[in-house]
Amino acid sequence: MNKDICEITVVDKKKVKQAKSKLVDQKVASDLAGVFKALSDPTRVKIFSTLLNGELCVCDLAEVISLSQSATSHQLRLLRDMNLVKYKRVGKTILYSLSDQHTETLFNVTLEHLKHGKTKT
Amino acid sequence: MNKDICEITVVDKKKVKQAKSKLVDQKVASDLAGVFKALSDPTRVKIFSTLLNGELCVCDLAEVISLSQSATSHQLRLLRDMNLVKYKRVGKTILYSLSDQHTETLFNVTLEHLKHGKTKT
DNA sequence: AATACATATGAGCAACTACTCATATGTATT
DNA sequence: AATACATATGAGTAGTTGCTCATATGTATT
Repeated sequence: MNKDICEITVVDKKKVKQAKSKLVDQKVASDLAGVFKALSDPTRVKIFSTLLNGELCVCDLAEVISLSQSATSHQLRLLRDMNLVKYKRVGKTILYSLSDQHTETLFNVTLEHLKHGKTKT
Repeated sequence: MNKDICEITVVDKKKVKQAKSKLVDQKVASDLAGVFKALSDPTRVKIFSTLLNGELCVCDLAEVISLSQSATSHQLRLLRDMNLVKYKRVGKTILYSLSDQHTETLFNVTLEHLKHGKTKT
């Protein structure tokens, strides 16, 4: 619909055409963004990194990261919806743990990057 | 300040204490979140993945991802601020390219994850 | 130097996020 | 079954995000 966005002033038509053919499709872009979005918030990073060291119930988790029970629960719901954490009931409490081995790797790789000084060229 | 958040109902004090001692500090959590945030939006994913295949000027980039020049420029500014892209002037145009080898790896690792079916346990 | 072109930027706005507060749900204990 | 405890959830809200529109800036061409 918006074919005239910038077409008039395209600089290198060949490059553009080629790049367009390689462009990730919308779904892939959204899925990728979704994975990154899951860890795009400091609170969720804290939750995630805490769970790296083992399962915890909501209340203990809240205490560890100094967040209210409600806020913690809300964030856990998000992480659950994103399939990053799983949970099981044990007596009165519910224990949360990481569900996604992939994301663990991702997280650790990124952490390593930060440690070694990021944004070098 | 908020010591009473959940302390009354802590389930496993030992676990909590240990987890607290291991908790990433605020700065690290924020930095990590920042890296992920950079790629937490489909538009930026598209820009990033397009630049993986080589540098492009703003206008061509806009055309490739079907976004307005202005919006593209705004997002590039964000990516610049996050040190994910760099740019150089060539005549009238400004060529953008990826600046961060780390993030490239991160991106590709995540893409691989998606391809192989994510969220397996 | 005047014009055209490529990019950047500020204001404004609708949609979304991450929290709080109040309350619902669901399990264990008595 | 009644109460207490652990967690979940809905509504409300301040802050953020990603776009558009208008315009500024800065380089090349004439």
